[in-house]
This record gives sequence, structure tokens and C-alpha cells, in this order.
Amino acid sequence: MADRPVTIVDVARHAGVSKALVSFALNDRPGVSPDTRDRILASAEELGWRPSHRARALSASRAFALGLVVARPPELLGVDPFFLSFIAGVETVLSQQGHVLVLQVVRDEAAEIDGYERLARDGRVDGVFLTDLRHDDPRPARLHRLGLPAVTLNATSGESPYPAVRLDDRAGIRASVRHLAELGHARIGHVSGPRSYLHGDSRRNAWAEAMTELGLPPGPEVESDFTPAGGAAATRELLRADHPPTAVVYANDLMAMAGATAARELGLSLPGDLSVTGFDDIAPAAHMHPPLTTVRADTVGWGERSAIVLLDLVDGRTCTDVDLPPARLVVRRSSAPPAPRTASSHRPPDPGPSPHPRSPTSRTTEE
Amino acid sequence: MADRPVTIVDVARHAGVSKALVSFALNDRPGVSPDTRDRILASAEELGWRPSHRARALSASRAFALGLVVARPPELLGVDPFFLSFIAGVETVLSQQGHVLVLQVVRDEAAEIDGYERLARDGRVDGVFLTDLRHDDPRPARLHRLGLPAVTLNATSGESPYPAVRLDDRAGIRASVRHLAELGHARIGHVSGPRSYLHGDSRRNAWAEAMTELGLPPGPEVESDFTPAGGAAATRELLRADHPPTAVVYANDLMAMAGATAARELGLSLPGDLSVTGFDDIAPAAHMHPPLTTVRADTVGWGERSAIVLLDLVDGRTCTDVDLPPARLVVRRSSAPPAPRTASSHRPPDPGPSPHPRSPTSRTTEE
DNA sequence: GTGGGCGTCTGAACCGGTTTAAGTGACGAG
DNA sequence: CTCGTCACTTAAACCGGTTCAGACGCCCAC
Repeated sequence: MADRPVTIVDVARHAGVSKALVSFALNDRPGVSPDTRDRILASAEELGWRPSHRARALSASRAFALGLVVARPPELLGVDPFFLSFIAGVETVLSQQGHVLVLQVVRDEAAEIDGYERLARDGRVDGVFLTDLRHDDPRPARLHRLGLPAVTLNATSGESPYPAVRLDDRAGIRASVRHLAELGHARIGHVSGPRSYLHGDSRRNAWAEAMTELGLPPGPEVESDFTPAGGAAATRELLRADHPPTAVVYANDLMAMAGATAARELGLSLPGDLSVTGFDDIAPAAHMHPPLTTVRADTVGWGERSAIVLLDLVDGRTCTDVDLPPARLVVRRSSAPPAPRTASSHRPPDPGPSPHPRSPTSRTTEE
Repeated sequence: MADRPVTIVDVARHAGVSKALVSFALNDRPGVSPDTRDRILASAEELGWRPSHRARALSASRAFALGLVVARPPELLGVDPFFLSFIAGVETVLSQQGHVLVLQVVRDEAAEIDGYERLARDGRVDGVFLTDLRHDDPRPARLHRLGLPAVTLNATSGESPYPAVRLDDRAGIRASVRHLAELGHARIGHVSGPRSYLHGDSRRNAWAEAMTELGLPPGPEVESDFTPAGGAAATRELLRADHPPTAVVYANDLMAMAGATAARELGLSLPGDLSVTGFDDIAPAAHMHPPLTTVRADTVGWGERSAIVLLDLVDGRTCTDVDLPPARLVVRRSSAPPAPRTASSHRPPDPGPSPHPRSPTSRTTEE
């Protein structure tokens, strides 16, 4: 039946006005008398007219779309807990504004910046989200040169041409360290993500600073890569050292979970011989053995807020940096007081269902 | 400097021809003399002209974009191993064709179909991927009524208006069951995903059929929801029954991992008292304790192939259903011969680092 | 009575491509 | 010499909106 899609001229004809007036009425601009306006809107309703996004995009020189390019090694692709949650948050904002998200998933950083530049040059998006920032990241400058609006996630403020939407991960790491210290740990190690990433580095520095604040000697640390294999290898390295740590703070859950397994395979029992903490609170973290003490951030909220800021920027409204509520510690059973020291570090195997030590901690959530 | 973006008229003027001829030359259509063509392309190159995607989209009534709407409960959002890999595969194809992927992440099925219809009505995409199909799924019919091209992932062939790109998950499940049977298991239970989903149902049926083929009585089964919490609860239910299974086939890794933990908390040791297998081979599966025997599919390849088929369909080329190589079993240490039966089903706790039984299995990969 | 100002509305240009029908020139055939 | 054909090229319409300059009618002030 109604084959040819209805356009603005159909509505104009039906309402007995010019198509310019239909446009005015639709975007409720001044200069349209109230009853004409109602008549036009009624006609539009009756004909089921939806203004063509494509025509509007051409005319307005806008894409009504925002872009995100994700660079992930195949290893991590499936399990990264961040992006889908972030995108879910972004989506709640965009869908109300008639915008849409364009996503690219690429393998490495070279392809990542190519992806952003292609989106920009082709005018596929009005602005982009910059995640996984690195030290001396080339993206802000290059995209700024193209005149593309952007927001950066967790960038250092200051020299950036773009507003930052920050969610402090340092607070969660510091809480982890303090929590472990309160349990009686003194040698607290760290397995970091790549320190070339801002978030890899900031978590590592948060750990180091917390140790210093508590008057503890800086424990052993290993730089790793956020993958389970990397976390397991780093853990073996830490535990084979002369004075192995009694607790390890990992920069993410995947490494913490694999590290826990690696420790157990070296004959340690958890959390007796080794306490571990993670970061992200991915779904399986609460269901591993023992349940993982970790840090949780409101990733969905991060996406929402980032989208709001980016849309403001795209629309020319002024924006400032935004700070979101920091990541919070979630205490579970993978952290416990250190076992009294015996000569050997090899202890009897995991005693099955572990006791449920309840640890008094400041401003932390328990589960 | 070069502020106003260069358009087709700039190129035409520079090459001393009409803009129509520029268009012809660019889309290499017949009727342009070779040297004129070269001159035009040289001008375009020199001026750095990129045809405006927006103008082309309006003119051609095409979006040069494909759409994907993901419905996931918040619980699963972060850890679903499927989508980012699938998207990565899609991307490799789209980027070469000048197409782009529009992604929406929504909470439930109602929002999912709304999302698809919005993308269709607004002309934001030329076609969509339909994933997570359910029995009596309303989407194919509704989208077909809107005239939107689509491909379905793993749909039953036949009554669908759309081509299907299938990756057989049944083969992997059947291999899991056979593998466990070869190890000596006779009571093999199953924890399924929601059977309202085609893939939840097909995995469950593959398990049931494999049991029947092997002449084994259908073991206990529980329908669950693909989440860790659901997997743990289902596991407790299975193990509390009168004749608990000695092995459980889970419909995904998240449930298997959580199920393994739940079993251990009931006092069982793995894999001695209970063998478990998963599905997906997510990154932490190989690093849990014990490493998880699971099933792996080429999700990236699935994305590639789906994108190819969908682009063919959009361009009006004929398409038929496609079958990809089936999912394959990956044998690790969470599956082992059942321990000799004792009266009590409660056994001594997990003996720490487990022995490394090597199981002989047919056409399976080991790691 | 005329002019100015205001509210309402329209025609036409514009965004930057694609497409179609018509036009131009060269060339061979009659 | 004229006409038809063919290869090449162009002007103009089109996609479906937005926007701007101006037209029109009306009321009020001078």
C-alpha cells in the first residue's frame, strides 16, 4: 500500500502550507501561529511522517552519531567487562536524542587511530569517545586538528583540548591496600596492567602511594598486560621471589582470577597463604573460589555521563571536566588475615569450603 | 587554511569538467575517456577530495551502515564473550566496503525490537544482524514487513524470510558428552540456558540426543539463565538430588565456572568427584582451577561471514544459508574419569594442585 | 492616509552527491 | 555534402530536509 515513504512535501500539501513552514513547526521555531502548528503536527501524525534522517544530516552537516573505536588484542576481546556496559550507558542518552552509536572494533592501536580518522573524515560521526588513553597519546592532537569534538575518559586535565570525564580508580586501589593492611598484611605486591596506559599506570601509582602512606615498604610489583595468562605469569614471578608477598593487588579481575589459580598450583591456599584483590567486579568474580575481593565502578553511569558531555560539546555548549563517584571496594573472601608465618611457604592444600572471615573495613561494601 | 571542505564541484572545476563526469569517473562507470578519467582522479587526489558520505547517502537512499541491537541483562553485560568478537569480525568486512556498524545495547527484549524498528524507520542502517533468536521470535516478521534486509544467526531454516548464517553448537556439546562418556561417566547432567532461546534449546537437545545415542539414561537437567549465579544455583540443585551426576555439561563457561565453585563448596573435589564442561572458551576458562574443558567457536569468523552475507543481501545479490565449521571441544583438566564410588557423596576437600590426567578423546583439541 | 512594525507564511537557494536525458563533435557511410 | 552513429560530455532534476530573504496582511501611531 503506502509504498513511497511520505516526505515533508506530502505533509505540507496535506496541511495546506509550504514545506518550510512544516520544518519550522517540527523544530518548534517561532513564527508559526499556534493553530497552524497544531494542524501541521496533526497532518504529520496522520500521515505517519518521520523526517528523513539522511536529508537532515546532509542539510545540517551533522551525522547525529557518535563514534567509539575499541582496540583490543584478540585474547581480551571477549571478556573485557568495560565496553558493553559503557555502551549501554551511552545508549540510554543517545536514544533519547535521536543519535546513534557507531562502533569499530580493531586489533591494535594503529588501526584504532585510523578508525577514528576515517570516521572523522567521512563525517560519519559528530564526536568520539577516547578510551584507553596512553601516555603521549597521539589521538587528542590529531583529532583536534581534524576539528572533531571528543571527550577523553580519565585523561589528565590540563593540556588536553578536550573535556575529560573521570572516574577515579585510584580510590578503589587505595581502599584495597588499606583493607589488606588492616587485615595485617605488610608485604602487599602489585600486578599492574601495561603502564603505557594511563589507567594501568594510575592504578600502579595508587598502590605505591597507599603503601607509602601506610608506612609500608614498597612491595614487589610486576608489570603485566591485563590478560589471564599475563596475570598467572606475573603471579608466579612474584611468588618465586625471596620474600614473596602475603597479598597481591591486581589491576583487574582477569589477572586476579588467573593469579589465584597460579598461586594454588604453587601449593598455596587462598586466602590463608595469599590474599588477592582485583578490579572491575566482572560477573564470575563473585563466583570464583574464594569469591574475589575487588573494586567496582559504575561503568554504565560513566557511559551516560560521557555521552551527555560529548553531546553538549557537539552542540556547542560549554563543558568542563566531570568527576564521577570513585570506584569502590567490594570485600569478599579472597582477602583475609595472613596466616601465621611458618618456615616453609608451602602449606597444606586448600581446606575446601573456607571459613568466612568478616573483615572490618572503612567505607567498603560487603557481600 | 583549507577550511571549507572540498566538494565535487571543486574537483570538477579543477579538472575542467562537469561534476557529473567526476561522479562517473569516481564510480568507474563506462562512458568516460581514459585520459579524462585519469585527469579527474588526479585532481581529486591533489585536492584531497573525499566524496561526502552524507550526500551520497541521501542521493542513493542508503545508509552505508549495518545495525546490531544487543539485549543483555546488566548481570551479563560485561562478560558476554560473544559480541565484541563477533563485531570485530564484522568490522573487518565493513571497513573495506566503506560501511559502518551501528550498535545499540539495551536491557530487554522489548527495547531490542524497538531499537531495530527505530534503526529501520530512521533509515540509519541498510540491514541488521539478528542474534539471540528465540522461539516464535517476532523480529524476523516485523522487520521483514518494514522491508529491512537482515541475516539471522543460527535460525532454523525454512519459514524465515532471511538467510541464516549458522555455526553448529550442537557438535561441540555432543563431543563434550561423548568425551565424558569415554572417560567412564554414565550420569551426565546438563545445566542449560533459557530454552526460550534457540541456542539455549539446541544445546540442551544436543546433550539429550548424545545421551540417547550413547545408550545412557537421560541425566538430570536444570534450566538456568547463562549467569554465574544461575549456574551455581542449578549446580546445587543437581548435586542435592538423590543420584547426583558425576559430570555436568554446562551451556556456557560462566555457569560452568560458577558451578565448579558451587560444587567445591558442597565438599566435592574437581575433577575427581565431578567433571564439568563449559561452552565459549572465555579467557579465564583456561586459568580457572582446574582449567575448564569447554567448547570453542570461531566467533570472529562468524562475524565476517555474516557481514558478507548481509552486504550481499543489501546489494540485491542472491544469498543462501551458510554453514560454518562447527564448534569444537577443547579438553582441559576439569574433565576426568569419575572417582570410584564410595557410599558417601561427600568427599574430602580439594587436594590442592590436582593431578594431571590426560584423557584420550576423539577429534578434540587439547591444551 | 500613510508609514512602520510585527506576526505569519512562502519561494528559492542550499547541503553534495547521483542519475537521466539531451547535446556536442568526430567519423564513416551513402 | 549530408546524415547517422557512436563516444564522450553536460545541464538539470532529484534525494528530503533547513534556512534565509522577502511578501503579505494587519494593526497601530503619527
